Amino acid sequence: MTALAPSRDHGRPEREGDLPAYDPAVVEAGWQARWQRQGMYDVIEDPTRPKYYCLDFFPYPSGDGLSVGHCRNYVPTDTLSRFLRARGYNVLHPMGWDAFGEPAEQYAVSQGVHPRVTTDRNAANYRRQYDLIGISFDWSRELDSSDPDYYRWTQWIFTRLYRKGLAYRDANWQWWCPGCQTTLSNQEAQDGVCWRGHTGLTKRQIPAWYFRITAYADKLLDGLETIDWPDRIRAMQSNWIGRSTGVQVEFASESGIPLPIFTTHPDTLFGVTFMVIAPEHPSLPDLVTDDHKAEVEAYVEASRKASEIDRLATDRPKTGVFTGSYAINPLNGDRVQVWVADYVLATYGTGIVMGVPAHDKRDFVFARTYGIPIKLVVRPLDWDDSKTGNDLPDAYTAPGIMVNSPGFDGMMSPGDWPKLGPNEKAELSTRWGFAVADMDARVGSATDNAITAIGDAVVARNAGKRVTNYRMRDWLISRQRYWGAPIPIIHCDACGEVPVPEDQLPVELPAMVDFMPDGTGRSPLARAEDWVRTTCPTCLAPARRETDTMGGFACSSWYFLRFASPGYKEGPFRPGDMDYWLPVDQYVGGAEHAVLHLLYSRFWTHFLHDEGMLPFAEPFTRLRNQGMLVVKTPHRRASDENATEDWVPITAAEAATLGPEAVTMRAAKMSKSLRNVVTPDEMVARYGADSLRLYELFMAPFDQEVEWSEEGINGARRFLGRVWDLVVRWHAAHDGATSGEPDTALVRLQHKTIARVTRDMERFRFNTMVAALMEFANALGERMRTGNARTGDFAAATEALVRLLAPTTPFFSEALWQLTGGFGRARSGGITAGDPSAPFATDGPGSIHAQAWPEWDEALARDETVTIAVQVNGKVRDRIEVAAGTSEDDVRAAALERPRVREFVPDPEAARYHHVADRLLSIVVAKA
RNA sequence: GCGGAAGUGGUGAAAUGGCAGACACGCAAGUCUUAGGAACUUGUGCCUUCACGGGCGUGCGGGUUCAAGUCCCGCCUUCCGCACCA
Repeated sequence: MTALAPSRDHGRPEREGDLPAYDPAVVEAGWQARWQRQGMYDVIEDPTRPKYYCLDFFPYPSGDGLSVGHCRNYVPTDTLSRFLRARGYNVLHPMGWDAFGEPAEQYAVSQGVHPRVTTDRNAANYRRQYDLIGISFDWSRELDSSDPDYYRWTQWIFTRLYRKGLAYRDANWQWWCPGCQTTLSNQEAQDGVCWRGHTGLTKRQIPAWYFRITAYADKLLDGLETIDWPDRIRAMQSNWIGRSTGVQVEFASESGIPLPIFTTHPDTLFGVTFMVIAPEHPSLPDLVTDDHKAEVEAYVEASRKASEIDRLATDRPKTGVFTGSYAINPLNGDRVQVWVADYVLATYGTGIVMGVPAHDKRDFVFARTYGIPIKLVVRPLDWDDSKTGNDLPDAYTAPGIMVNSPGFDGMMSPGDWPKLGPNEKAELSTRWGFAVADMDARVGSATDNAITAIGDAVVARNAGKRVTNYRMRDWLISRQRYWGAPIPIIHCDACGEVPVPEDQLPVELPAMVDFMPDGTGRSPLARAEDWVRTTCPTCLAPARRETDTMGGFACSSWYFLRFASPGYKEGPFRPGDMDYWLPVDQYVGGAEHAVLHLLYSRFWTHFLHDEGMLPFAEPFTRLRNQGMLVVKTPHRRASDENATEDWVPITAAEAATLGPEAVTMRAAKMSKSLRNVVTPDEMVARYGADSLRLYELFMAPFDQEVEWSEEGINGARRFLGRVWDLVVRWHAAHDGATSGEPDTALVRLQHKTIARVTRDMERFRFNTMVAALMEFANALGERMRTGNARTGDFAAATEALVRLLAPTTPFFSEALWQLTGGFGRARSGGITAGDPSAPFATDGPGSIHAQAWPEWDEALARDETVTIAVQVNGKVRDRIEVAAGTSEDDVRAAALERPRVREFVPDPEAARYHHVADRLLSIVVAKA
């Protein structure tokens, strides 16, 4: 062993003994093809084994290919899949293409080629990259959402939704993206900007198809409690659904026009001094009196023209005009003005609100602007009764006592009390002289809490009812674009809308040379006249096909089901496959789909569950989001004063023209336009796929944003080089004989490491898993250096290391496994795959990826001696070595024999002791 | 404004209430080299000390505890999502 000098150089063949140096290019060639040809990752149902469904988000195959940022998704899930296979699970780990949709179509247009061609080309490139970095997908289940065999079933599910009244057509105002030339859903219209990054959304009144996702609001909200998802995503979905309970109160105009309002604060009903109706509300024209007609029409027209971005700004001055009508408060008969104002949303609640300026911030501002009276109904406890509501400096929203509300005066209005923290509650109670517990009791009381009491009174007097409202709107699915699944509906003059019968599906997308939108808001499909012309399935009369297509989010709302039954002809999926494979055990992707794909998929799955087609309602049992990978990028100061950011990222080329003082380096997201993308292709060429994988896992906690570092990946490469040399040198020197001496410390570390790696893998702690492997390898390296590598325990530990590394570094581990003949189990082989189509040799060790995961023994992992820290008054003063499990009395005695300890403990009898077995002894002595 | 997450060395980060900084990156010194942007060895939180040692340290301020990065209360800061939702 000592005859072997430390390796000196990588990539040079002149080392002694012709030991192969670690060369990723040699090591990685051919294995992937060999694993795949032998179907090692193709799975079939096997009731004798537990299943595990490990799924990545469905990618749209972009023309840019994968970056190392994408690898932060795929490397951990692949490592987990390989780990679980070794642990005996039947692992479904599939991949496919979210190929329909505007991005694919836009890219095809930019290349001047049909999207079918670019989609296939891009998918092939993605697959090449996945193979390059060693991802173990079951490609026999590959899917493409733009394949008629797939979208046939997307359309089939659409017709099922339609028959249940959950798909409908509506000609209301829709979000319209001039860049994409199509309508968008609310979720895709973010801050008045299209989610694809175009600017300046407008609204257009054209017919569009919707899914009635609001019918599932309660189920989608309640289901969040049952799934293991990040708090952030669950909170976002919960906020998006926005359930809010209150009462609907039936106000009416003097002329009898109903003016229902929704409020969560019925306690302030006696404080109503005006009403406001949204400009788009259908009842508005009936309310406007002749002398206010011109003014109101001008206001409505102006608010329609205001850009959507302006209308979304919350700090905008509140404007409105009087309609000339008056409303009657059903509780007290008060006669109040009805105004029209665009701070009221037509699409939430009833589109009409009551104005309570004394106790609502928005209403306060509005009333002050237009000189509307302010009536106090919740009296602050330090209120000066010589003042009136008009003297309020701001809306009063804190708790108080009801006044000016006949029948309810003296009750408690909780205001924002339930939201206050303990300290704020205590502060209020000190200031106003009540006990926090009393207040909590009054707020919880049905008779003393005015929200409850007045709510009850509204119902009892037949003036309204309790209702629940949701912020979530229905899901607009229509796209006036070519590259999508056609909506399977036929319009017949006699029968109206008729869903295409199941046996006539799919409605195939017609071949079109020119599929660009023409700017009219009509789908390009409308120009395919032969395709549009059809017969009504019901009455056989001439009829026309629906020409809108479905947005891509429809296609991706069920793909995870199809992976379990690829190619199934009798339905979207085979029931038995659902029982075995679904739901998805582990789902991984970026956080940007929180209220898009992740909400839509849940909706479709709940629906299919209600249809009796699925034995589960929640599709994704456990969800994790990988952290973003950012990269140092030059930034210049923002020139636009309206910009929200001070610094904007630029290309290196632009930075060079600006000079160093105008440029600063900051982290930015990788993007093609900034030319700061790091690709797996370059990293594999320079460091190898295994180093890339190892570094992706090690760089930071899985879910945390982190900056790309090329020094970091080089460190991973160095680590693998050291392990390589270790194994290769051990193997070269190993003649089957061992020194026979035990190395119990190494055995202990081996068992500890297996336990740590296993637990970290299960908990998604890939960074600490790698750290554990490094510590283990360092211990082996130490023994190699000190000539202590001849023991049988060393051989076992080295084998364990290579097997523990296998899920993380599949090529590297396979090569070492083959080289050592599976650590002496079989004939030793070379480190390359040889002919990728040849099966593993029958006299060889087989693939390492078919081996079982190493076992550990808690007894062997346990320390024999432990170091006890001895604290005196909280400070560590000494450490003592004792046998594990030593009793407190013995530890105490041992500690008190130490001079360092006695120095601080003059009187052991007077001290107090706290003992934590095998860890620490804390001695407390009274201060002098 | 509402909701969520997070603040630990020069950097990425570890740490079932029990010895803060594991494991790396970087840096420094050294070894080997014709050479080093290679490899290997040693060191590396801050202050203090020739040294042994001592003191201080997990955003800030309180609290609970023998013991707090971790639990409780209140602030501050950053990031993310939603935002006139009545």
